[in-house]
Amino acid sequence: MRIGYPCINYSIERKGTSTFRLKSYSPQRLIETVEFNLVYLRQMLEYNLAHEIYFFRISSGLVPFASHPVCKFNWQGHFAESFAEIGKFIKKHKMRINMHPDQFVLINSIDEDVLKRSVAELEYHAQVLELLGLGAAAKIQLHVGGVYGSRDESMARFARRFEKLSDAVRKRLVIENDHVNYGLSDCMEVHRMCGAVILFDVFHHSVLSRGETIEECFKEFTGTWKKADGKPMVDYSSQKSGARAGTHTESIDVKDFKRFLDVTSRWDFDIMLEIKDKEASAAKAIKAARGDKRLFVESL
DNA sequence: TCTGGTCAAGGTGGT
DNA sequence: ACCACCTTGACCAGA
Repeated sequence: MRIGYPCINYSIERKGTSTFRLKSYSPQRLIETVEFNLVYLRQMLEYNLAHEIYFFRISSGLVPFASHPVCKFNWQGHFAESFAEIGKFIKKHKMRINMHPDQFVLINSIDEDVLKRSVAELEYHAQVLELLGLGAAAKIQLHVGGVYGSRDESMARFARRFEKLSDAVRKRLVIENDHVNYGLSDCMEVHRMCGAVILFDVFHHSVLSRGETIEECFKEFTGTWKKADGKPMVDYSSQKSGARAGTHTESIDVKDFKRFLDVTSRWDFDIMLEIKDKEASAAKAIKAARGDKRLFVESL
């Protein structure tokens, strides 16, 4: 079991800028920004190693506008060596990586242009992972998408589109239950249609479900992961008290987390903490899991 | 130097 | 048809 956090580390002081506006695009600007982002990524990974954090989500903003028509620069070639070096570090320390494209990536969209842009964006994500030298266990997580007036048709459309994706994308793409449209049971149905692996979001499940227990969910979704996919991945967060249902907490609820570890003790998996204070909660979670037989077995 | 309006991209639901 | 909301950081123009 690995425990991690997404994209940003607040303990590391950053000097520079991580993105820019479309208006300011130039190859030079892109080079400067990606150089900065790769240095920052490396710093975060080193921080993670020092703090026993072996799971990390790389920001989709690593290469700004990579899938936009404005970007004609061969960043893949230009930064190949830097990516490979970072990838070596990741593999050396048996770290787990994933990525999560933004909300406008929808492969079940009824708009062909949205589909085209989404596929381009997914290709970009796969390229990043390829350049790092990471295989099918480095996942790209996506929601099923919109409803467009018919859930059944939209799930079937997802499955059809999934099957047409390139190998590089398809072998890494996993679907995550959301908290509005498609719960775990829907994802399982999509899985039966096209074989897509399922990442379980515990918090979304607490907002949208058919009342299945966590154990029942684990029995189901862990079965969609094959050996080449690596350990199952789980997104974990909890409700911010007093806020509207679905609002992520500021900092981890350690009691709730311990209960979760207890309930899932029969399974080994990697946990991504989708919590606002990032590495601070990761530290608390690792402390809470200390002594759990599953923790860090791969790094011993 | 500071601040707040704004930023590529979509979908949903209320009016 | 139109608009707020989702959710979030940080760019960058203007003060």
